[in-house]
This record gives sequence, C-alpha cells and structure tokens, in this order.
Amino acid sequence: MAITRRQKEVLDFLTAFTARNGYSPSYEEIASGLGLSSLATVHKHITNLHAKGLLQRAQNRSRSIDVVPQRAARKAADRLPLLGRIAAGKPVEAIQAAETISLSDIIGAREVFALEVQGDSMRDEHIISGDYVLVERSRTAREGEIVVALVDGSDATLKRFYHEGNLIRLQPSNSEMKPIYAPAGSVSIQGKVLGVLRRYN
Amino acid sequence: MAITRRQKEVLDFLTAFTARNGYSPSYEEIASGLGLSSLATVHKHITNLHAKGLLQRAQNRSRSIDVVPQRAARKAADRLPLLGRIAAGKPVEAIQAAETISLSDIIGAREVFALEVQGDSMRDEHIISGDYVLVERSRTAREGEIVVALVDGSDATLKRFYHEGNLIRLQPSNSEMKPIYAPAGSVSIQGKVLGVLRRYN
DNA sequence: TCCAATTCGCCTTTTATTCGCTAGAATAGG
DNA sequence: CCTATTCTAGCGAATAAAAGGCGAATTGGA
Repeated sequence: MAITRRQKEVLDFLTAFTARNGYSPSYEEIASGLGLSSLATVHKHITNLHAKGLLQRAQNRSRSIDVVPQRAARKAADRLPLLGRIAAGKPVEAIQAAETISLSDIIGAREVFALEVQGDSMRDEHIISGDYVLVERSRTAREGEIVVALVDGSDATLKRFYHEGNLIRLQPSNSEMKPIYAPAGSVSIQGKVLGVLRRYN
Repeated sequence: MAITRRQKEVLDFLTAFTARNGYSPSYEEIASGLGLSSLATVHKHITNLHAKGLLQRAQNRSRSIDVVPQRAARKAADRLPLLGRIAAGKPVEAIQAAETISLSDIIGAREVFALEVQGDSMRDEHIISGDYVLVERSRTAREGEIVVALVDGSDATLKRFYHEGNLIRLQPSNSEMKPIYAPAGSVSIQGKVLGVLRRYN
C-alpha cells in the first residue's frame, strides 16, 4: 500500500498515542502532536488513511480511530475488502475506498451465537429458511428489535419485540402469520439479532 | 475498540473496584468514585460501554456489571458457535454440538470481495438495500447463479444469469423490473455471489 | 416496601465535519 | 521538455453532532 512520508508520521503518531493512553486521540490532540494548526488538515489525513484501509473509524464519533494492525490487514481469510456499492442499473461506485467488512464488525466483543433459521416466519423481513441469524445473548430487548424469545419456557421463536400495555407482542414478519400476545412474565428473551449470514452454493 | 478518555476512566474504575472487592460496584459507588453527582450519567456510561461490548450486565439487577477481559474480547471474533436451528413456534434444538460458522466457511480459499447493495432489484431474492453481498471474482458463471455483471462496459448490476440462445438474460429478482437481454459479447461477468451479510443496529 | 437501576428532559463542552482557499509535487500527454 | 491535471498538504472559520453532565420521576427486583 502506497503511503507518503507524512501519512506514515500520522499513522505512527496514532499508534503511539493509543498505546500510551489506551484511547485514541482527538483531532485537536493529533494536530498539536504533529504541529498542525488546522483540524481540517488532520481530518484530511485521517480520511486518506481510512481510504487506504490502514485505519478504521466511526463517523462523527469522538476518539473512534483504530489503527488496523498490518498482519490483520493482510490476512484476508475473514476480512473482506469492501469495494463499493452496487445498484440496479448503475455503475459500481468508484472502486477505491479500501474499506473492509468482517464478522467482527457486527459482533464486536459481545457474546454472540448463530442459529439456522427454519421456516418462513420472518420472510417479509427478508430472513429466509437456511439463513443464519447472528444473535447476541441478552435478557432484554428494545421496542421493535428482532429477538429470539421463549414463550412459557418452551417455544423458541424469532420475532419482532413490542410492548403493548401489560402484554408483550411478538410479531412475525409474515403477513400470513398472527402475532403472539403473552404476559411479560411468560416471555423470556434469549437474545437479539445483530445480523444475518446467508450462503449460496 | 475505540474508546474515549472518560470511558477508559470508567472502565478502569470498574476493573479496579471489582478486583479489590470481588463484586461489582453499585451506580452510587461508581458515581462517588468518579466524582459524579447524577446516577443518570453513570447509567449512560455503562450503557455506552456495554454497547461497545466492553462489559456485560443484566438489566435492572444490582451490581451485575462484568468487565469483559480484553483477550476474550479480541479472540473468537470471527467464528461463532452454531447453537441449533430455530423455527417459528418450535423450540430451539438444544444442541451443544461444537459446530461453528464463520466467513471462512463461505469464502474458502477463493478471492472474494464485498459490495454494499443499493436499491431493490433483488428484493424477491431477499437481498435488500444495505446488505453486503460476498462476491467471488470470476469471469464465468453457471446457469441461474447470481452475478455481478457489466453490460457494455459500464453498467454494473446484480442479477441472475441465464443463457437464452445467443443472448444472455440478466434477470432481476423483482417482479416490477424487466430482464436485460444482451449479446454475450457485451456482457462481462465480474463475479458471482457466494453469500450475503446483513447487519442490524 | 425499599433500594438500585432506568428513563426523561435539558444543558454545556468537546469533538468531528465541511467549506473555501492556497501552494507544491507527482504524473500523463503531447 | 513543457503543460494540464491530479494529489498531497496546509490554513481558518462555521457548523453539526457526540459525549458528558444534571436533577427529578419512574420502574423493577428482592
């Protein structure tokens, strides 16, 4: 990966700062560390490095820069280059940003397991039989999240979760199926769905 | 994992307190330990750290915070235990089997990249806007496979691939859209779809 | 019931992003 | 070899969005 002298300095600063403090620097701190007087310059450097896939960051989030370790960047086994967007009838967007995607982006450091989906109860949600849902173990859920829930301790289902007065509504995403209403006490949440993985042969 | 200075302070406090006392602090104790006067602030910190996967907790339970050890957080991030199958209205098969699933199962040793899908041309295939398709780089495809194809060198699309006499038919999976017919010479296959990855927030 | 946890509305500070502008290096063509 | 174009690098100002904070009211578990 081509990198300029200045870019290497920026990258080195980020690495050192994070190692020293345990958290990433703000743009202000980067600027003073590199002798820059404008945050715009810092921003441009970060953007360029991100485009080259040398670091990850979250938009608009404070101190969200992660330097991508070089070994991990190369080990393409489970981290895929994200080459752009594709839309019906339109060219792929400028294939350049060396972003990547992997399961770790979805699961982070949470406790996650997978379940193979059978049946069509989430068809309208575009989750179909054979898909794997990635589920974070959790006892609770927020309004509208997709959850794995046990009703009366025995029936595990994949549904959207809603409160409705004293009852809980478990809403299948299939117009042909009816929601389940149950008192809060008899519903136990097993986890909530973070993502879906599908495989074609 | 990106973290702010204050968040690191909170995390450090939690780690130290738990190590010292053998149990986790109450919000009250966290507040006084960090010099905060509102429990709401404590709660916000805990919620943020939980969202970043750096600690576990049980809702509404006293002293239920667990700091996730960093080694465990980094480890196993790309291979998930496959706990069983889930079907509408039926219990999860209580599998403790050590089956797992990961991106590598889909990718194998092939050269694969990802594209973010925009638009609804594959809606009936349950691939929706925002999904990532995992694409194997390939010049050819077999009948009926989902491919990324360039027509006349400029239009990249996601379609099912069929031969039809001398022509190639690129079939969208959306009943409202019409197939594209083109001579074999003007269609170039960029790759074929091996899988789909979707993320919920 | 009691106490800790959670939610709510509101505020301030910190941080990231965008815009318009300048200037030097590297690169591609003619 | 010269020139047009693109890319890196930089500035300061204005704006937008998170992060961090408060006190009061509400909820939920034991």
